[in-house]
Amino acid sequence: VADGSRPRETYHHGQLGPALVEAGLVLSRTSGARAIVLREATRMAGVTPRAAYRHFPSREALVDAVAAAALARMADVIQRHIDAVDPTAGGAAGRSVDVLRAVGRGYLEFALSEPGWFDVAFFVREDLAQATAGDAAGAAGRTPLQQLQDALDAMVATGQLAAKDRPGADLFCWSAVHGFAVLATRGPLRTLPTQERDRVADLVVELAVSGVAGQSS
Amino acid sequence: VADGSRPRETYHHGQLGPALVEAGLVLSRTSGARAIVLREATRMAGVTPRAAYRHFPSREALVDAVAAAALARMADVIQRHIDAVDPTAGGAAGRSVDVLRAVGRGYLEFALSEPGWFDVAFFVREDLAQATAGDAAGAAGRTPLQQLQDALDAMVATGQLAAKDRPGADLFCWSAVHGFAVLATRGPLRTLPTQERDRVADLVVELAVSGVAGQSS
DNA sequence: TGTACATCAGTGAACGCGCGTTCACTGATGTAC
DNA sequence: TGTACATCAGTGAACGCGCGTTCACTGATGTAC
Repeated sequence: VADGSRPRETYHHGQLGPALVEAGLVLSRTSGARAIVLREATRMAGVTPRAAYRHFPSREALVDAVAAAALARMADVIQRHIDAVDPTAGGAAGRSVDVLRAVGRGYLEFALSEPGWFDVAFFVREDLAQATAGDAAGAAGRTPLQQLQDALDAMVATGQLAAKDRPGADLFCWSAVHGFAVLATRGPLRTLPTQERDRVADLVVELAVSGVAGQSS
Repeated sequence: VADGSRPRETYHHGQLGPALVEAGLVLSRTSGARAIVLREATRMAGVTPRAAYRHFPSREALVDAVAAAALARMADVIQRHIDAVDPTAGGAAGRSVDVLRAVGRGYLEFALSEPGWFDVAFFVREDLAQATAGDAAGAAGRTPLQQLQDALDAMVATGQLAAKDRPGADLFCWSAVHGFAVLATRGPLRTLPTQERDRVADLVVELAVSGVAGQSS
């Protein structure tokens, strides 16, 4: 634990808020949001339970902050996939579809490799606002939902998606990858062998893309 | 409560197992699996907490039984949609696609109208086996997953789906509707106005169908 | 038909659990003069 | 440069909560003879 288990030298911690969020990430990594227990987080930060209330009004507020941090990490994974799209292959049109695929694959890679964080990320007491809130954005300044929307907008720009089909396309793509992620991480598909699971994950992305841009690609 | 809150006349309850499952359904209806508390279920059945252990080895086992019951109800809702497919419209081919659509719509109608039961139904400690287990089947003897698979098999039979595309098609369709259901019932889409939510639900089914049978329909 | 007895389905009291949260407080920090 | 004092960030002990589960038990049931 970074600044955690050893006793502090100073009475004041200095960065307790962020330290608690960090502890929340550690706690939730293996078993999700329910594993975030306030007392344990303060223990990891080397501080009394009561001290947490100086920074968060309640446990729920802490969980929300951890959720935002998890979303930001997810955004970074997705961005890595976007950046890896071959800029020389195909025309701009083909590339815009590749980017959509990259978003889907990044989403699933994150969810399947970090199921605990995926769980917190969407263990949410708020609404769509949170999915586009600043503190849920990755290093590139975009949240996962925004990355998806950017990709679809680009497809409209390159003619890969009719403008009239744009509304709702984001929610459809999101539903497809999110559904598989949930079924495969805590649902009945949890026991699929990894290899088959990853194969199906790719297929889900493929079919979602073809549902949205079926005619043209 | 059916045979619940008033005191029993007999020392033996007679049907305590089923009564506890019934109580579990009542408890989970509004807030899902977490609302199933063993002590409360026994209270509703007019019985000591300890009595539950005569019928279930643990709370988890009770929750599993409630999950199966919820899945069975879902299957019945889906079946209603299947049975409502116009048998005179289009050929057998078109009808097989209509049935797939009906399965998707039934799935979402259940999830959106009974979010609590939808939550229990997939709050599962077991794997795919449970999704095809007998006690999770509706009156017609099929579980939701089996209804979906039946629909896709029929599409192969009528040539609406190439046999080579059949593997994984079930998991894709499932992912799409399940994802939307999760996002809209406990996720960030929870606050969508009902009317818009239902519109998007239809769109999700539509695009999922066209992802799977894109070229032909 | 009546009785003995194994079996089944409940009782009732208790336990430990560890949590989130509240109380009145004290030690450290930094700014005004 | 030194001191007073408001403010900030922690302490430490305690509370209530209601749960799932265990204990040794007793009342009801049904079958064998």
